[in-house]
Amino acid sequence: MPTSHYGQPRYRAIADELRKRIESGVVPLGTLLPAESALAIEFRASRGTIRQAIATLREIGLVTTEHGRGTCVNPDFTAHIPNPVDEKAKRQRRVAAEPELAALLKVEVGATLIEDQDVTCRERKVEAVVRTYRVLNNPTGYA
Amino acid sequence: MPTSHYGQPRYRAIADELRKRIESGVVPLGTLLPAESALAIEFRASRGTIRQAIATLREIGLVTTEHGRGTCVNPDFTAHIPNPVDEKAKRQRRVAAEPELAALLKVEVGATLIEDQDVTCRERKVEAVVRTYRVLNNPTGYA
DNA sequence: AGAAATTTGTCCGTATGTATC
DNA sequence: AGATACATACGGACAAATTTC
Repeated sequence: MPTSHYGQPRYRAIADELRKRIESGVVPLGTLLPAESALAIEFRASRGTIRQAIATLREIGLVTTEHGRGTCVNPDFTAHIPNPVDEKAKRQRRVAAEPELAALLKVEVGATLIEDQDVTCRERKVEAVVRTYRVLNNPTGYA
Repeated sequence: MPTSHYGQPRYRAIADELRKRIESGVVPLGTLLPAESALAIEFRASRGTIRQAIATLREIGLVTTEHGRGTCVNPDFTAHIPNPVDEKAKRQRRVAAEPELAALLKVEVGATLIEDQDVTCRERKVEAVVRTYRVLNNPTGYA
């Protein structure tokens, strides 16, 4: 039964409940959460929904998950600081074509180019910065 | 915002983007694509849409999907014949981190970064130049 | 050292309800 | 009205890492 989710989706309610248990000490720091399959039975939800709930806890750094082992309550849990760096990093600007870019894109040196900047993250850390240069004409590149 | 696909459906645009990444070598042959759920987050699309995009790539034999494992870029994919422009453009070099990159990657200004350059082509024309910056990491992984 | 059990990761197919073009 | 897309949810299966016996 996919239950109509009018107010709050189930995975969020489950995530809240798990967070409460951690913060209240029912599940001590540094210990493993019950297995996904066990939680699925307890909450009468599918494993996918449980995983979604746990994913939200992982995003705020409350737990860490290891393949084949389990989901561990982060012992370093003090205050989670969501990282706004992703949003800041994402931006678009116009730059003048330097010789190499100009040659590749077949425009004159100094022509206006669109530079899109994005970052790829891993484990909430910036892993790489990607800059894409296009001719001002067609942003999507789709003809 | 459930859609604003001008002209082309979302799943096709995503398929095009993935194909570009494969053809430009951002996703090497023989490696796994990010999980459907990861792509869903990156493209801000639902899993269903991602699956639809991947399905089109599978139809043209660009990738193969294995149940429980992932979607693999077909190593036998030979349709991609790099033209001379690609070869010239593709290169790697080391650059000094300018302030913005340094801040994002959390290194000191002037630190050595790896810059990979690639081009994406369409109809034998260079469409965009992509530059990826990574920290020069040591092989052992230890500090 | 090796087999079995446990657990997470991923994919498959399907379904419901809503919203937009 | 139909096509597209979104978010949510289910259940089942296989793959891979880890732990236990």
